[in-house]
Amino acid sequence: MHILTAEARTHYLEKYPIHDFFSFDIEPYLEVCQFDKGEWIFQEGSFPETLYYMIEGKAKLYMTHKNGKVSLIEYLEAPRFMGEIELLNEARYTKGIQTVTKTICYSITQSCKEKLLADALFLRRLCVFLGEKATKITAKYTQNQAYPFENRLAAFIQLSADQGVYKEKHTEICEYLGVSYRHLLYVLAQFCEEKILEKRKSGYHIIDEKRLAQLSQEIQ
Amino acid sequence: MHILTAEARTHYLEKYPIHDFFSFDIEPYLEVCQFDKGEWIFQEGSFPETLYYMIEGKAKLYMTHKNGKVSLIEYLEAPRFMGEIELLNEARYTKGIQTVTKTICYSITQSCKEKLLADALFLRRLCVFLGEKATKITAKYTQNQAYPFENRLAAFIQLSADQGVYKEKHTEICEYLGVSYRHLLYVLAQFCEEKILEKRKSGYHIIDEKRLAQLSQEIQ
DNA sequence: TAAAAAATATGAGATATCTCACATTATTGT
DNA sequence: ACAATAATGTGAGATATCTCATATTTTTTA
Repeated sequence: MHILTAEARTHYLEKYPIHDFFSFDIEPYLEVCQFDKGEWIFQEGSFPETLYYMIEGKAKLYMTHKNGKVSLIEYLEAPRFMGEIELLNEARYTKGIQTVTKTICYSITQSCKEKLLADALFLRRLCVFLGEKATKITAKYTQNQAYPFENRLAAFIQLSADQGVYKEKHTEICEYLGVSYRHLLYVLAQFCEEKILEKRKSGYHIIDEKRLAQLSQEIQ
Repeated sequence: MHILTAEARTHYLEKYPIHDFFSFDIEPYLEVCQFDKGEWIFQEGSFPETLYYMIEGKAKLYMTHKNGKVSLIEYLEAPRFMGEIELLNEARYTKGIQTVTKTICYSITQSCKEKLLADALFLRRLCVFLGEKATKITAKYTQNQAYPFENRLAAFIQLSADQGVYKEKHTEICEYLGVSYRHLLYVLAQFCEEKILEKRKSGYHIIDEKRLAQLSQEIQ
C-alpha cells in the first residue's frame, strides 16, 4: 500500500466527491491510497484501525474456518466502505480482504472517530449501506440453500459473462458458489453437453441464451 | 395485534427503557402493542409503515421463493428492531415475520421519520444493530456451506436443548437448517444409533455430551 | 528461461441429501 | 368428541455433491 501524492489526491477527490458524506470537513483526516493487485487490505484476524472507502477496484472477502477450509464470502466492488464494523465496535477482529485488481481507496484515520460517530449525515449513509449489505447477503445465501447448483451457476454465468463469453477462474468460482472444484467442472461439462455453452480457447461461449435464462430465472 | 392500555404501557416502558435510544422525546410517537402467538407482524410482500422494537417474545423471518419453496431465514428474538430497513429505504417490500410466542413490541410511527433519520444517537445504535446482523448472517451461512449437516445439527442441538433435552419441531428445524425433513430424521436416528442421543417420550435426551460437543466444536 | 507453483482436466468410487409414497400419531377447531 | 389438519416416522430409489488420485497445461518467479 502506498499513499498517493497531492496531484493524484486532488484528481480522485474531484472524480469521486465524498464531502457530502459528512457534515464536517473530512479532508484533514483523509488520505488517498493505492493497493496493488493481490495485496491484502486487511489481514485476517487483525484489528484494523482505519476506515476505508473503496473508489476504484475490486477485492475479495475471505474467511478461514477451523477445519482449514477457506470460504470466499463476497466480492467487494467499488464504491463501498471497508472496516466500518470495526469502527462501530471496539476490538472486533476482521476477516481477510485481498484485492483482485489495483485498488484505490480513501483511508480515514480513526482520530476522527468521535466526530464520525456523532455525525447523523454519515451515520445515515452507513445505515443504508449496512442495511443493503445485510439484505444482499441474506438473499444470496437463502438462494444457495433453496436451489440446486445448476440454477445458481446459470445465474452466475449470466451475471459475469462478458459479450456472451464466460471465462472466470474455476478455482475462485467454486469457492464463491460453495461447491467443490470437481462439481463445478461437472456441471459446466453438462451445460456443454446440453448445448447451452460451448467451450473454446477464449472461454465458455453462451450458445443457448434462452435456456440459460430459463435456468437462472427459476431463482430471480 | 392490539395496543396495550396506559397501565401496561407504563409497566413496559419502565421495565425496558428506551428513552436513551433517542435524543428527543419518543413517547408521543410510541405505542406498546402485543401480537398473539402465530400472528403475522409483517405480511410478506407488504410495505410496512411502522418501526418495531421487540421487547418480549420470539418470531420467525420467512421468505417464499419463486418455486414455492419457503425458507425460514432467521429466528428473531427480543430485544431487536424490525422494519428498520424499510424506514431507511423508500418503498422496500418486506419479508414475512410471524410470531412464535406472544410478543410485545414498541411500535414507532413513521410520523417522526425525519427526526429519527437526523438523530445521531439513534442512527448509531441502528448502525451497530445492522452491523451485528450482517456479521451474524454471514457467519451462519458461511458455516452452512463449509460444514456437513451432522456438525451443524450438533451445534444446533447444543444451542437449543433445554436441560439436556432437545425437543424442537422437526418441520421447523429442517427449514431453518436448510435440509429436507427426511434427512433431518436420518441424522437424528444416526445420532441415536451412535448413542449420542436417546429418543424418549419427552424428547431427544443428550447422553454423550462430550461427543456432541466434539462434533459441534469443529464449527466454532 | 528453467523450475516451481497454480490452474485445468478427468475418472472412479463414496456419501450426503433429496423426492416421493405411505402409515401413524398428535393437535386443533367446532 | 369428531373431523380436519399438522406433525412424526420409515422405506426405497434417485441424484447431487464430495474426496482422492493423477495427468496436463498455464502462469509466475527466481
